[in-house]
Amino acid sequence: MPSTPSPRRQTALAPYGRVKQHLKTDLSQGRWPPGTLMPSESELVAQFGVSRMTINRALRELQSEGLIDRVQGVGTFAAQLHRVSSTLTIRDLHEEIEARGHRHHVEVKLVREERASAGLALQLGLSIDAPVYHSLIVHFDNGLPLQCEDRYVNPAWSPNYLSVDFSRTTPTQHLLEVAPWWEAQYTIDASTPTAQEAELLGIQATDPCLVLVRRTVSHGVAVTLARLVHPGTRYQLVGQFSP
Amino acid sequence: MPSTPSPRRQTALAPYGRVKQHLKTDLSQGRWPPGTLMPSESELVAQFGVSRMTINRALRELQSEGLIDRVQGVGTFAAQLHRVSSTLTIRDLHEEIEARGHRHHVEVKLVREERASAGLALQLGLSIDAPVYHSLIVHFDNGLPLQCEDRYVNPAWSPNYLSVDFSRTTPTQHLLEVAPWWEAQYTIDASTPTAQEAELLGIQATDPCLVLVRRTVSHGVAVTLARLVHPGTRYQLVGQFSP
DNA sequence: GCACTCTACTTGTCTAGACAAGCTGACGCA
DNA sequence: TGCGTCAGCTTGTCTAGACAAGTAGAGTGC
Repeated sequence: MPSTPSPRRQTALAPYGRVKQHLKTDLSQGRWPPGTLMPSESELVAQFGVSRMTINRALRELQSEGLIDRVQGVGTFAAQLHRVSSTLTIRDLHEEIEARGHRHHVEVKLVREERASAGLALQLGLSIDAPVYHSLIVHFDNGLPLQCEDRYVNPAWSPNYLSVDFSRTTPTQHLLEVAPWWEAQYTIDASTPTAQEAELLGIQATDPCLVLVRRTVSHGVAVTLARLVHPGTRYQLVGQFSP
Repeated sequence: MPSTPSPRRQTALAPYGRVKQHLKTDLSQGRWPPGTLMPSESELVAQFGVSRMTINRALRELQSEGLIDRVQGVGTFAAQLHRVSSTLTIRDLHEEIEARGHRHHVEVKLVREERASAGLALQLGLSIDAPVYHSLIVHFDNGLPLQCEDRYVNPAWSPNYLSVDFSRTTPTQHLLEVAPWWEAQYTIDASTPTAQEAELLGIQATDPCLVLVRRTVSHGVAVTLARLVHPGTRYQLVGQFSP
């Protein structure tokens, strides 16, 4: 109960925020074990002395955060054992390096038009032998090779892809401009680099690498397919999860 | 999100959902480029013929999905270039294998009390040489070793950890029961297994592995530190992102 | 030129009431 | 016993109005 509209930066929490906070604390302290029925909206209205819409908003947000389950006609329940599912944020490498205060530069090894192989045509939704743009770029963090970016681009999305200056704009940034709206699927695994990748990254062909393959789709049409290879000793993904 | 359990009919979207959908579509089609000022709430009230609270809810949810930015006193803006940040879900291995319809079993290699080394004591917030529980378990998917789980547990959280039957309950499941509320930080990288891990997983010591290290904290106190090693050829993380 | 005030506009939030939709259990009937 | 009906609870949503808080720009006085 912050009855002090204090002079300092105390942001007196809005009522719906207070309700949320209160319920969160109680949940975390084990009142209402997982699956248990929690108080109804009208009970909370009486308890907190606010209107039902305010309680409703608090509960709706807790639900969207996954802390409670609500069933129309039945009630509100403490969420089941917190699923061991965490979220990992994968950021643009350029952003990440700069945010770390390091120097980022690239070496463009290849930018050209090629003909789509059968597998590639399938992934990008093109015909076999259709033109496709291919770029191969190595990213450096403070002068040390950190990522080998092998990318195929659907020419329909970026007709002038071949003439972009990738020393100033990364392919990711360029593609975000031509296709700001997208969905992506990706896989992460550990494997050894190809001979070419090992050479470009300055590592042994037997050194483990973190490999990220991402396929991006915009409005149902494939935009790009990228294989990002990182030396296992120089790069790791970091994530965190909190309820 | 329309989680329509609709038998046949499209569940006639509620008004706030219609507004949301409409704005989402327009955004994805490039009306209001990133950073552009979008219509104010009162303009949308006039356009859709609903009350301001309804518009407000639609906009609030779009904001929480990261599609728009709102500034009090100024207006609503289309969000900047969609961040290249995706979320990856890491699930409990047992769940994951069963969901795939495969058979899951474990081999418990070690469960015992040890004394905390300096590094471990730091990570788990214990004193050096304080007792700590250590388990080493190999998880199998259809008989093939898929994960080597090397785990240290803070005895304060689970005094009877040593007597749990891990052939019936995985450590993860057990810990979720004693500490249902937690935060976690983790790293993912590619590296080679230790000699022992290679033997337990039945792979070569030079084979690349996907290594996940997770530290779990509950109410500010460390619960467990786990190192999960997967053969790179048998395991990969899969994720997807959509706005 | 500069600092101040005032106004019009924005988003942020709360309220009291209303109706819809879904579930449960008690009741009554065959 | 078995089955249908219905009251009474729950959540889901919308409304019309209100006030607060933050911003930008126009105007005012020095």
